[in-house]
Amino acid sequence: MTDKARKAGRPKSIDPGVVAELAMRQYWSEGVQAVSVNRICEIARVSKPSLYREFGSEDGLLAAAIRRYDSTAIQPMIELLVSDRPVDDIINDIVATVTQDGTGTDFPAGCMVTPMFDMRGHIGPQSQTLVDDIRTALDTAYAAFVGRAVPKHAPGNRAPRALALFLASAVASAMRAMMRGDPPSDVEAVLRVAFSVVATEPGPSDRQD
Amino acid sequence: MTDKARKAGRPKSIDPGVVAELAMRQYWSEGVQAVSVNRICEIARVSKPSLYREFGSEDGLLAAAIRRYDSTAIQPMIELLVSDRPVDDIINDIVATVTQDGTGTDFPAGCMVTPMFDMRGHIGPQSQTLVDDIRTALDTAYAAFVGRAVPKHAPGNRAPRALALFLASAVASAMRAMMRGDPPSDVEAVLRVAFSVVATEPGPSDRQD
DNA sequence: TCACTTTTGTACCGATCGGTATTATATAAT
DNA sequence: ATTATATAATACCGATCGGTACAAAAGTGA
Repeated sequence: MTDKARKAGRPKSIDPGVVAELAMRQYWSEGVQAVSVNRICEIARVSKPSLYREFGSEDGLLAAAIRRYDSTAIQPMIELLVSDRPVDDIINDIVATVTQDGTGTDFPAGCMVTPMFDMRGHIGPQSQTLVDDIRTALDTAYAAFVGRAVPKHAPGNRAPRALALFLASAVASAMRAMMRGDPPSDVEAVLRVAFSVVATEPGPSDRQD
Repeated sequence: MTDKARKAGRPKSIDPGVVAELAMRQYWSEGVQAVSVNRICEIARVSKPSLYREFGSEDGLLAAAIRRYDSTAIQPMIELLVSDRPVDDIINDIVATVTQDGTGTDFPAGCMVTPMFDMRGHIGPQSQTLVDDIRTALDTAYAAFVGRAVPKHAPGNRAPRALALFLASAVASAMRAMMRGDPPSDVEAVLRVAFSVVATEPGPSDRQD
């Protein structure tokens, strides 16, 4: 269980999974640019050489954190998008997920990878590849969602691909808004407007000024 | 003209306007986080103490660049939004402006301040205040635009404030997309979808997959 | 010519960055 | 016990950051 076929040498005290988890949370809450390797070492109570032996480089550490974030947050979102549940239910779930402000939940507000969409050239190659893959996967999932949501109400509408990119962009924007501390009610209202492009119902959040 | 009531002391060779202009272009094209004071000194051929005497700090330099960007790009955009021209003309102008990819124009692609919306705490106080003011001014301008564009076609529509925030967010997203090198055709398609929420006409950019 | 004033550029400061050489330590194998 | 092996932590590397002390330079006014 705790010992897996140990051969020789001093047993390692570092737990790569724990370090990756702590790094993910730090990158997530503080922003990738604001988090240094030194800081991760402090938080994880791990010496720098130990961390570098496990992850190879800052890029390797960030890549591990991204992989963890992918299974933590991205894949559930994709499964939600491609599920066969009612479209309006999916929309409500997305809105609810995005507008979580972090207090009272296990995770920080917003999205860890969305800001990295705009960091081309400022992150390492492993991380860049993962971010690109995530973005492609999300666009594909939104395309599937749009394919199922749109045709039922509006023939002669916009191109499905444009709608998918639009929704992906709108949700990414909402994630950023949450991270910067915009009022969740504003973020929800904006998201509702965005999804009104595909929603069949006006939704319960209509209100006047 | 070139000498304005010089009193005594060695004449200055630094031109604050030129330095602010070069700084603005560098911040604009490379991103604020990627530009150091040292780099600005190289580009402007100015020694660091000279730059610090003029601008006081990195925050002062960035604030000067933001002020320059405001009169260069933000104010024209606001005047476009609050103008009394036909709504669809305004939309077309916005789309055309945003999707400029920089090649063949005097200015870099995208927006200098949009990324700073998400940098709360990572920029100095003077710059932060300016960014906040710009964001507020843009939201107000979008609100004016929405107030003029929406009522004419859809009673019982979304709250005007939500629509204004939505449009501001959509244009900011498009700016970021241009800066990261997304295909301008995609960016335009997404923007057209966004403006379809307020546009009275389907617009000329409908297409199928 | 000689102060006086202001700007200039060099050369430096301490802090922090990502990354590593080195040595001590803790285990397994002999 | 001794040797081999792998991980530990300290202490350091060069580079870069924002910011500045300081003295030479270039003007004005007497």
